[in-house]
Amino acid sequence: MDLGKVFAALADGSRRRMVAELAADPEDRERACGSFDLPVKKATRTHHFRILREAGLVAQRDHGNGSTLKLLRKDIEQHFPGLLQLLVTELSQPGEGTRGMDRRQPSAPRQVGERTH
Amino acid sequence: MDLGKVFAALADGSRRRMVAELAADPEDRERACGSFDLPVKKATRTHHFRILREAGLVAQRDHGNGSTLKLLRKDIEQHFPGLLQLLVTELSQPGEGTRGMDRRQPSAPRQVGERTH
DNA sequence: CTCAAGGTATGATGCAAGTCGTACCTTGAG
DNA sequence: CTCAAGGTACGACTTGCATCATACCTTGAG
Repeated sequence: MDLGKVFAALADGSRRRMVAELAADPEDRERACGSFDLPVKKATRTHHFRILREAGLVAQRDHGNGSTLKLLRKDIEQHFPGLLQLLVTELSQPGEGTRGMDRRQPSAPRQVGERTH
Repeated sequence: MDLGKVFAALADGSRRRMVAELAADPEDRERACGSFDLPVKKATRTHHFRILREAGLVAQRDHGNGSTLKLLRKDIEQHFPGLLQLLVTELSQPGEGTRGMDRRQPSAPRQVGERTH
């Protein structure tokens, strides 16, 4: 399991949201790909599905007429214990960063040794 | 603490390595910024420092003649229990993805419902 | 003081990622 | 069969990121 891919996959808000919604179901049911209401078009969703698959976070099953996502909870919990809980928490919080993307705008808080004096 | 920023910060191999090396020291000593032997130039390192600071992963102290990084272990462990251990583990593994960047090259393994038949 | 060392700021550059439109494929519904 | 629904593939576009070169700043060493 490639840490770089996993982190890169979860750096995107839409993907983080999908994983979080999947993780929020304790029964780990498969979920229709179309049931995620993301603010992106079909083609973009397909793109996100791929990223999540390649990161090893979800499995996708093709039903011809539609497909489903299944969270690979076991693998994830094994390698990243606590990670899914983190995403679920973010999902249920009032923060604005949950739904939209994260076009990180400039802001450079200096932690300790302030130099901007 | 913004999940998006944290994941984005750790998606890069150089930054992941720095955090991992810091985390590998159980005493949490500050470490000279220049002591990381990354395959990048000075300006790029500075860029990475900034990303790590803005993600809330490290604090940087300016000594004028040089500066030091300090891992914000408490914050990280509080929000992401087990995360640092993960990075340390990756650091000490033989995998090639540890040092170099992660220019994720194409590869699309289909998990369950194979469609490429 | 003078200077080298270590970081930063700024701008440029190349590439990857997120987004979309369009065309196409597959299957269930009618 | 015909068609709409749901995904994918492909290409295009835009933005952001990682990288570097260069110039500048700050401080400790001499």
